Amino acid sequence: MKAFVLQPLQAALENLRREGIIPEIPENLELDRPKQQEHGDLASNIALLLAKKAGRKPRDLAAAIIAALPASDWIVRTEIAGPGFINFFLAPAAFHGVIAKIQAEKNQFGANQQGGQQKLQLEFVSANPTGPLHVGHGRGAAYGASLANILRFNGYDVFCEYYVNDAGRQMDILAASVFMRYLEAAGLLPWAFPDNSYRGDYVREIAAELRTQVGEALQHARSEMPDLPAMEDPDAAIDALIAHLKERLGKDDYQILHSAGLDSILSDIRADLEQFGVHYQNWYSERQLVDSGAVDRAVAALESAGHCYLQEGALWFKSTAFGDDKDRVIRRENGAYTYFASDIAYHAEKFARGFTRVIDMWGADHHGYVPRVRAALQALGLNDDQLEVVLVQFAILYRGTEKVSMSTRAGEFVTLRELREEVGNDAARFFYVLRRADQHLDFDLDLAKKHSEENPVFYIQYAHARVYSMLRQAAEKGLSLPADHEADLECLQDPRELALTDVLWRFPEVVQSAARDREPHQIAFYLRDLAASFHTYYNSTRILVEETPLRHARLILCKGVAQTIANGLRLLGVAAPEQM
RNA sequence: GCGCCUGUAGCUCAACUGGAUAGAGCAACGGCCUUCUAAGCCGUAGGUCAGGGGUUCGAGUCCCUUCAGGCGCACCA
Repeated sequence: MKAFVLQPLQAALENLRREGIIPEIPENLELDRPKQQEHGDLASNIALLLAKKAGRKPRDLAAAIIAALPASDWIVRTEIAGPGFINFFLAPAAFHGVIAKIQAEKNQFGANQQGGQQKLQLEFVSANPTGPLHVGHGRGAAYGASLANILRFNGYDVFCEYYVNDAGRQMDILAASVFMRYLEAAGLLPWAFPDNSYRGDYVREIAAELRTQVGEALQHARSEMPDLPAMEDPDAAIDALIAHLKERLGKDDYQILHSAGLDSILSDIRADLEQFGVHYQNWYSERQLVDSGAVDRAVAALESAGHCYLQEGALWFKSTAFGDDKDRVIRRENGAYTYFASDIAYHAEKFARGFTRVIDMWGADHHGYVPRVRAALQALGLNDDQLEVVLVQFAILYRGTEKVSMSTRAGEFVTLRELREEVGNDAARFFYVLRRADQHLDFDLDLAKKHSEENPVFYIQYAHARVYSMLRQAAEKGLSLPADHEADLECLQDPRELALTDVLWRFPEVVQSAARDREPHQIAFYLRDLAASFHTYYNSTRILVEETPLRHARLILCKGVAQTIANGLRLLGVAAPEQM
C-alpha cells in the first residue's frame, strides 16, 4: 500500500531536485502510519527532514512537494499538518489491492526475496548433552526456529545447526556419573553419590540400560577407585575418578561408558526438539572437529600469524590486540585445549563452509565471550562483521513466588518436555517468542500453565477458526461461496472493512522488519492485532448476508484474514486449526 | 572496581530505529448472547516513559550523569 504513495512522492522529489529546490533525495524514504485517524492513511516527514538543506520552512517545502506530485487514482487527498507533515488519504481501491494479492500468493503472502538466497547460518540451543533440555533451552529453541522461518520467508538460504559439545570435561563427568549409578544399582558404590556429579534420575536410567547391555563387564573398574568423599577438592576428586576410569577401562570400554550417556541424551534432545517443531539441517560434533585436526590447524594459524605467546606453560592468544579485555589461554599447561580453542576452530569452519552471515544465539550469560570470538576471527583474517551474536536471556523460573533452582547437576529443573506436555506445543512456542530476546523474563510456571486456558495463542487461533466456521455455516445454509477473483471488492466501503484490510497490508512490512531486527515477537504482536481487528469486525458486521456480491466480498476479505493468520502462525511454528 | 544488558499503567510487555495526543494483554469496574462459535465484542479507569542535565523544529528513543536491578570479568563449559 505504501507503494501507492511512495512512487508519486519519489517522482515529486525527483522533480524538485531537478529544479534545484532540494539538493538530494534521501536513500530510504519512509512513510508512517499515523496513530491518529485524522492524520490520514499514510504520512511523510520528508519536508521536515529536508527543510534545513533546502533552506526553506518545512511547511513551505511540504507545499512544494504536494504541488509536484503527479496525479494519482489512489490518493484522494493530501494535507500539510503540524510542523510540516504531509498526510495522504487513500481511495478504498488502494486498500482492496491486498485482498487480490493474498488470493494470488496464498501461503506465500508476506514473503519477499530481499535475502537473495544469501547463505546464512543460524546456530542455536547447542546445549551440552549432559541432560534433558530444560525450559531455558526451550526459549532459545522457539526463538531460533521462528527466526529461521522468518528469514527463509525473506528469501534467505538458512542453515540451522546445533553444536554438540561431545568432547571435554563435562562429558567425562557425565560418564563418571553413569559409572557411579551403574555401581550403585548393584550395591557396589562405597560412598554416597557426590553432589558435583550429574544427579538427575535420567542418569540412573542410562546406567540401568548400560547394565542390560554390558552386564557386569565394567564393574572391575571399581577396584582401587579413588575415595572421593575423603578428598578435599570435589572437582579434583571427580577428575581423579575420571582418570582412574580411563586407565582401568581402557580406550574401548571407556568409550562404551562415555557413549552410553552421550547417545542416550543426545537422541532424547533430538526427539524433544523435533516434537517441538524445531528442525536442524546439521548437528555438528565438537569431537569430530577435534579429531579432524581443525583445532590444531586453527591454533597453528594463530601462532604462525604471530598472535600467540607462551607463558607459564600455557599458550595464550593475544586477543587484547583485537579489542578484548585480556588475553586468553587456548592451550592449558597440561596440554589440553580450552573450550575457546575449539570454538575458534568451529567459527573458522563456519566461514570456510561458505556462509556469508553467521548468527549465533547464546545465553545472555555468555555475553563476555563475544569480544574474544570476534578477536579470533579478526586474527585469522576473517571479517567479524559477518558474525552476529543474539543474546537470549534465560528465563528465571518461579513457582508462584518461589524461585526454582535450575541446576542440571542437582537434577532440579523443569524440562522442556514437561512444559510441552502441560501447556502444549502451540502455547509454549507462542509464549516463548512473545517478548524480545534480550529482555529479562520472570517466568512463573504456575501462570504459564494457567495459560492453557488464557493464552493469547488461543485468541489468534480462534479468529482463524471463526472464518472456517463461517464457511461451513454458509455451506449448510446453501449460500454460495465466492470463487477466486470472483468477488466485487468495491462492495467493501465500510471504514471497518478498510481498517481491517489496512492491517492485512501491514503483514509483509512486519515480516521484513521482524527479519531485519531478528525479532520474532513482532510477528506475534502483529497477529494479536490482526486477530483483534478481525474479532471487532466480526462482531460489528454480519458476513453471511443475503446479497450475494456483498457476501462474497466479505467472505473473500475474511479468507484473506485467515490466510494471513495461518502464514504468521506458521512462521512461529504454531498450528492454525480450522475448528476449535 | 571495570564491561554488557535492563528500568514505560497495579502485573507482563509494545512503541515501525528521532515524529503529531506513549499503546496492547492480563487484573479492576460497567455493559452486549432467541441471528455467522461470548475462547468474542463495546465502554470506564489507570502514566513525572527510574531521577537530573544536554543535543533540535520535535526525545521513551541520541549524548552526559546519578540511582536501582540482572549478567559477566578462569589454564570451566
